[in-house]
Amino acid sequence: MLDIKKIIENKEFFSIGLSNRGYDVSNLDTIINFDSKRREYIKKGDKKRSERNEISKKIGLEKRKPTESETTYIKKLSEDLKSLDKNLSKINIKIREIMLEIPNIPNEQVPIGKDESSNVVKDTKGYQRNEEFIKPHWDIGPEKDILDLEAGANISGARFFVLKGKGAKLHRALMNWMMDVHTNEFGYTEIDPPYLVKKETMIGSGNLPKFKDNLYRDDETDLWLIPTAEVSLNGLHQGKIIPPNSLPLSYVAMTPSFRKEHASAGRDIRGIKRVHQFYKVEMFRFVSPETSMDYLEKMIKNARVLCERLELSSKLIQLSTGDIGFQSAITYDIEVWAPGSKEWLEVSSISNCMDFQSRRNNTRFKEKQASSTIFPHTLNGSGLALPRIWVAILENGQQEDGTIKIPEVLIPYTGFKTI
RNA sequence: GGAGGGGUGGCUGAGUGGUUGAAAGCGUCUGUCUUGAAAACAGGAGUAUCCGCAAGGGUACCGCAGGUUCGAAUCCUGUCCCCUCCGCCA
Repeated sequence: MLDIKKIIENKEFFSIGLSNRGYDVSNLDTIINFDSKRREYIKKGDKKRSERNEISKKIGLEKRKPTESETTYIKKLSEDLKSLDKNLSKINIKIREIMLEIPNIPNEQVPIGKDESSNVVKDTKGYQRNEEFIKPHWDIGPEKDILDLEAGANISGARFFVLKGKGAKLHRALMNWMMDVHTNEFGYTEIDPPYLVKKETMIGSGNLPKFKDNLYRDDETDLWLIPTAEVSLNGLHQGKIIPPNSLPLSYVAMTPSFRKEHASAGRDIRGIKRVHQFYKVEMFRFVSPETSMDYLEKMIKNARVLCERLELSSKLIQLSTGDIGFQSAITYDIEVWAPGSKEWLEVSSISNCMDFQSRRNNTRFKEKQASSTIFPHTLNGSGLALPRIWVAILENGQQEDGTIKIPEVLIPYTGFKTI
């Protein structure tokens, strides 16, 4: 959520930022209008309440019954207050509704553009294999009996899959290895959060109200399945004031992610590049505002190191204003080369959301005991996303003799060197 | 699922329908003392919002939402959450 006070102060700045994203800026005027009405209701209401309090207090102090004129006067005040309060809460709801649907302002470093065609490739690392004998994972997986697409469809339908034997173990080894690197080397605290969350938590992260079509939900309890651990981790300090000297808070979680993928119907239909349920290791940080850009760099590095150690070729891409996510102010993607599928696969997306999410879920911190509260900046990034990195290893590991080589770092975790 | 108990400030915990935004203790911050620290002593400190350049003032908040009343942390209703016991169960 944006800061409504700043919008009023400097509408121009917000108009530019939002239109760079392709957002309809006319809502800003509506907001400014509603806010002045809101203030008017508050002013009037507070005055009436103050009057009422004064009279009641006097009656109490003098230890007597109220006079008839006092009673009728206060009853009149209370009547007026009722309608004022009704108007106030109506306007508050309207303001909130609009505010919740306004995306974050892109950072000034973000290249301006309508869509992903304006994204900028920052660099490409590692050797990209392209030998003839390399097969796509949807062929080599079933051949080795480690991936069963039919069984997935049979159990749950399209975009579900089953890993078997060494395939399943490779998957588990990847998760464990990544979690160990994050916690032992990069200093993240491991979190195992709920996968089902309240509506408020989804609003806090920015997934609701706008993106409900992509989310699974249980009707009876109104609980929602997380599309990423970012949602749960962001909710960790919801409504709380983080005490002084606690930042930065660095968390890492490994959870399943559930996505309906309605918007990409028909895309990436082969193999397991885009599925309804997948595991992902997620990095998440709460940091003080002036440090957040430095932490963004750190998190990119963290994800990049994993790709390198997995012996994969990777590409760092800066997303343009037209392609960054709703809650993000600046985002970098990391893609790895999959020589069998013959494409780059997005395995990480790393964003600085600034104070957008902490405003939404009212997470604050204090610099010192006596100082005022501040909204921390939040950052999130995959480190890394699972079936895709599994795919990349499977496709990149293929050798001429038909075996698949496991990256050195994983061998202690898999217990085997080849598939 | 059944029975009972409870939600008060960072924590523990008082609270009679009327100067209670709320005792006390712990913790915390500032100062005095000390070479420094501890201890002791003195003092300060909730959150949000509105008006104001500021000083300052108003309003709201005792899980949440309503209601009764001139006046509600305190009474009533609903709701959520937590704890204990029983039942069921991975």
